[in-house]
Parts: sequence; C-alpha cells; structure tokens
Amino acid sequence: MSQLDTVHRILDAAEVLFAERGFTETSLRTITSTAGVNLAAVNYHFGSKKELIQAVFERFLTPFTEHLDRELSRRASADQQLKVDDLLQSLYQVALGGLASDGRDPKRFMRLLGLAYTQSQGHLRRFIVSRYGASYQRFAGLLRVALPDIDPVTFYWRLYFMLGATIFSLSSFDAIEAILREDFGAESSLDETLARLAPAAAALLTAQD
Amino acid sequence: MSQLDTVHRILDAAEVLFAERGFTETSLRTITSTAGVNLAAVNYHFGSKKELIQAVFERFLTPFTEHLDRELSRRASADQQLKVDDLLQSLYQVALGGLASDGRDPKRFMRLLGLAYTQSQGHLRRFIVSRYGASYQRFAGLLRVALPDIDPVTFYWRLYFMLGATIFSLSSFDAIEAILREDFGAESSLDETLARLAPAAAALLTAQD
DNA sequence: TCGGTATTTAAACAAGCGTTTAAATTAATG
DNA sequence: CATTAATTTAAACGCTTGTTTAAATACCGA
Repeated sequence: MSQLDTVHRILDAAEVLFAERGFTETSLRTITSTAGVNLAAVNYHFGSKKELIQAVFERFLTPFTEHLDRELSRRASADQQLKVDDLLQSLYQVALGGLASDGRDPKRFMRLLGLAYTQSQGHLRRFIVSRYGASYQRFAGLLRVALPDIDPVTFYWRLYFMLGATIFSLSSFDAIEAILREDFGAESSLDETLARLAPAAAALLTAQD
Repeated sequence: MSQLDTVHRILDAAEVLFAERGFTETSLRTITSTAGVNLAAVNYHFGSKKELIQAVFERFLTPFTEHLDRELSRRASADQQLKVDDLLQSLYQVALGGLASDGRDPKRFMRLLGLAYTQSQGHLRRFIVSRYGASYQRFAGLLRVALPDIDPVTFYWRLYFMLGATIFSLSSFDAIEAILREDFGAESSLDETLARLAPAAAALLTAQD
C-alpha cells in the first residue's frame, strides 16, 4: 500500500464518517479502522485531527470553488449582466454536477458544509474563510449587483437566509426525503429538490418588503 | 442551597454552555463548576447527561409551544382563515416575545434549536418529536391550508427551506450581526431581523415556480 | 545488492470523559 | 430532640480520546 493509498483511504473514510456523525463524535480510531490503516497514520500524514478535518474540506472545496469560478466567468462573458436566476443556477448546478463528476456523493458535501457552519470549530471556519473567502465574496458581489434596489443590510441578511435555506435543507436531505417518501410515497431526487429550491430562493432574495 | 437552586443553576449553566459550544464539546465538569455545584449533582438530579440535555430543551420548548398554541388559537378565532403572513408573524412573535418574557435570551434558544437539528443526537430528536410534534404538525397543517395551490411535496420542501432560513440565520445571529456591523456600521437587532425575515420567508413559501 | 529514507506498526502516554460509590452533611418528620 | 430521608461531597472507577514513541518493515536510488 503506497503512501498515496493511505492518505486517500483516510480521507475517504473521514469524509463519510464526519458527514454521518460530526467531527467530535468521530474518533481517529474509528476512521483508521474503517480505512484499514494504522491509528498513527493520521498524525503521521496530516499532523493532527484538526488538520485532517481541514484536508477533508480542502479536497472538495477547492474543486467546488474552481468550478464555480469557471461557471461564473463563463456566464459573465455570455450575458451582459448576470441575473439572480443565473447566479443561483450556477451555484446549484456546480453543487450538483461539478462535484458529482468526481464520482462522490454531493449530498455528503452539503452535509459537511452544514457541519462546517454549525459545529463551530473555530479553526475550520478560519481555514475556510482564508482559503475560499474570495470565491464567496465574488458570488456575493455579483448577487449584490443583480439586486441593486435592496438596501445593503437587508441584502446581506437575505443572503444568509438563502444560504440557511440551502445548506440546512440539503444537509438534511436524506432525513427530509425519508419523511416525505413515507408521507406521500413520492421520492425526491437531489436535482428535483434543487429545481424546487432555485425559484424559492430567488423569491426570497427578490421579495418586496 | 436548596435542591431547586441546584437544579436551577445546573440548567442555567448548561443552557448557556450548550448554546456556546454544543453538547459533546461541553463537559459535565465545565457545567457543574460554572454552576458552582458538585460534579455528581447532574447524575443525582437528572440521571445522565442525555437527560440533562432533554431537560434544557424542555424548559424552553414547553413555554414556547404553549405560547404558540395560544397565539394560533387567538388568531384563528379572530380571523376566518389564517394567512401565511399571520402564521409567520405568530411564529416569530412568539419566538421573540414569548421567550424573552422569561427574562432569558431568545437568541440562545434559536442557537439551541439549531443545535438540536444539526448535532444529530438521536435521543434528542426523538424526545422533541414525541413531546412537541403535535404543535409542529398543527403549525404545518395551518400553513398547508393557507397555501392550497402548491403541490404537497413542494409545499413540504418549502417548509423545510423556510425553517432552514430561520433556524440557520437566527442561530448564527451574533456572528452574522458582527460581520454586518463591521462592514456597514449598522447594528441589527433581533426584532429588526425578524421583520426582515418575515416577508422574505413569505415570498419563499408563496413563490411561483 | 546495499544503505538510507519513508512508512507502518504495536504499544504506551497523559488527559479528559460520564458515571458510581460511600461517607459526610443538611433538611425534614414524628 | 431523635431519627429518618434527602442532598452534597470527595474520591475513585473504567473507558475513550488524541498524540507520541521506538522498533520493524517497506521502498528506492546508487
């Protein structure tokens, strides 16, 4: 088993287990035994549990933000000015397609994104802001341009409302889907849900108050 | 120090610390030393840490759902049929006023509510559903009646979108508020934010897709 | 094939966790 | 006031945690 294998296997196991149980509730022993590697491998290859958590996020946030940046540039060169719907479509399309193309579960990333927000983990928030803050600022800036009539404070609160609706519902996708399937017998796929979320989020952002 | 004092002090300390750090990250030793009581007091009075967590939620969810039930009944007897805006106003008004009247911080309850959703804690979810599920069902049912034209699956997804926007943004209220204060110099109070959230949530629920 | 580096391994470490125990103290009851 | 019950206390329990150590093994360029 080469080094790359070990690092890879640890990241794969950690990603799944963190998404399922959270960071504190997942021990290094669970991760390493799931990955089939020695306990000390995490500290050897990553340094600490904190750095492993950051590495898990780096592995999916870097492709995600790169995809998003490309998609935004592509749309920006096509259209004169990006509208709210364009921006939301870019965001959700990249969340769905850009990540799924790696062959990994996009729902899991939503769940991790939710955890990053809610399980305070100061180091993780700092890591994400310093590494991916620029992409976020770009998206927020474009959205601001598309909504010039709203006063700035209201705009930013609505941005957080929108992020809340997105992250919260998608990070609990499996649980919510199970409830609806039981009550209505109708299965909801992730892209159907995003197709429902997009117009609702647009309405939230553009509401008249 | 009487028994009531001890129980009270433990609940007060646990409530604050849980809201700040989450359940797993808060030890009984931190709670009891903050409360100024002996370590064994938690197990003596509550049985276990899990039951303490449930007791913390019971102490604010019981008054909350009672207030909400009363408020819904009051509005229902006044108006013929409750509209979306009425229902959202009831919800947010009770969240703000009904809890604040106890002299305790409503933001903290939002934070705990967010934790209840995100920090899986199976026992807590079961506890809340079994104890307060009826109130939730009543509110959801009234909202459903107020939005008869939306297909049921879309309606329920939008309900979760709305809950996500609410819980997520309010449970991070202090953090978001600090960012906006730094960027715009404008302070946001909780009731101002709820006044912003209400129309945005209504637009989300009533959107045409 | 040899020598040095990189990696894996099993074991141990100290620290923190929730919980239990039994004795000491306080409160309540007859 | 004496006795019983309720509560508080300090100490210890067994267990899990993240991390470190030093020896064993694998790998790789010369």
